[in-house]
Amino acid sequence: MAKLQKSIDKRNALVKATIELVNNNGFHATPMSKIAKMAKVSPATIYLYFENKQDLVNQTYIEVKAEYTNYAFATYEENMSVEDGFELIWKRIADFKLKECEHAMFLAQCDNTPMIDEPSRIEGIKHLQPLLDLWQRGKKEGLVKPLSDFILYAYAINPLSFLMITQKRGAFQLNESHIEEAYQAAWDSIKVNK
Amino acid sequence: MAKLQKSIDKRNALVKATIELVNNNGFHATPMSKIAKMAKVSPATIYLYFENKQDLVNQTYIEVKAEYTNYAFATYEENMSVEDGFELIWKRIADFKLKECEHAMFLAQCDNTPMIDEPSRIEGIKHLQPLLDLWQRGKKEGLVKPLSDFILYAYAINPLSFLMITQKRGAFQLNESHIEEAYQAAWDSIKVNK
DNA sequence: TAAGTAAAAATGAACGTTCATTCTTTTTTT
DNA sequence: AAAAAAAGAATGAACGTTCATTTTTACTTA
Repeated sequence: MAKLQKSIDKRNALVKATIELVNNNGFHATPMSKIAKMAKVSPATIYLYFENKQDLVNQTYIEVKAEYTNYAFATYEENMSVEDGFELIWKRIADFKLKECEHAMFLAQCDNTPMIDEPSRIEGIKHLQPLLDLWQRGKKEGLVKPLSDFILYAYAINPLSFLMITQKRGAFQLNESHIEEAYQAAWDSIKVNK
Repeated sequence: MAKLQKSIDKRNALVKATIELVNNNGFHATPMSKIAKMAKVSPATIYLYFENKQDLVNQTYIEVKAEYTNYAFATYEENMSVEDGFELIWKRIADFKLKECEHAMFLAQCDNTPMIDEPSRIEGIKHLQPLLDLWQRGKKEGLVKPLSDFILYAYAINPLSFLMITQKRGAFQLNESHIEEAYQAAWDSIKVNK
């Protein structure tokens, strides 16, 4: 009861500030004092919502990861064909990475550093199951190469992270036709060549 | 003259310690004191070889990146066919990422965080030209899809980083046949479908 | 070759700062 | 008016960096 009374707005502001500061400065240059300042809150207040800095980052990671996978699978239904299902999920993921770029960047940074502790990382992986099931079905139907999920993920999904980061750094501008090209490359890499 | 007298061994030990500690603990949890201890050197000695912590990380990044690209292109020759050239370079890169896993992990972490400053990052990109030239040739010959280098890189090369990181985390074990499968996926994603 | 010496390299301890976290007090809510 | 939430100031630890000193190296001279 006590916890529910606490303003959810403050918690959200803290999570938001964490994402923004870690994205721009890195975890190593994101002190609690700056997070507090950006969230317009006293440093002490952070500790009413989070155990410590690690907990703040872990919870932020898990929340953003859940938001990501929810978005990815929101319109997917299991009775779709493998090809339609894959295209739908892939494009939802692309959409998320472009529209919620800040959140996707934060995930990329977490996934490539020891910034997140192992339990939180494992928690974050759980939600990908619908995609793995889809691939399983695709393998059975002879449409998807019989590869391990890791390799399928590496070629079908992960390249989007690279493109997003590259775009964020200003190296080039992703547009609609790039997305279509990338989707074709993704599908070509995992589909069975007839 | 003065600088050349300084023991190159100590510098190397510092670079090595930086890679190892940043890999295992992240930049944020790698104090100069630990780097010094691991390199069996006084903290003060670091400042004889490097301006400050940022400079140490920047120089380490540039060195490892150069080592990586040197390895990738060591046996490549420009008169090779596009297909042979690509397979050769790709497999050299895969080789490096598996054999020099620590170094490759360090690069991945640098490339996905604001840990490295922008000039050093730009310096690190320079050496990839032979691969871009090969793709250019492949496009002219109608063998490689007419995509931007960023997209080609995202699908042909970058997935190896994901596989390497996943393997390092112990999620699965990469073997020879995985490498062959991954190579096929890479080529399938960028080659023109006849 | 051996002794002497000046410069360079290396060191451990110390400095000032910044950090995550806690303490005490004030403000807000019920 | 009691309890919960929030605040600012305070705290001790840890950090990057520098300082004062010692050790090692390279070179000169006998």
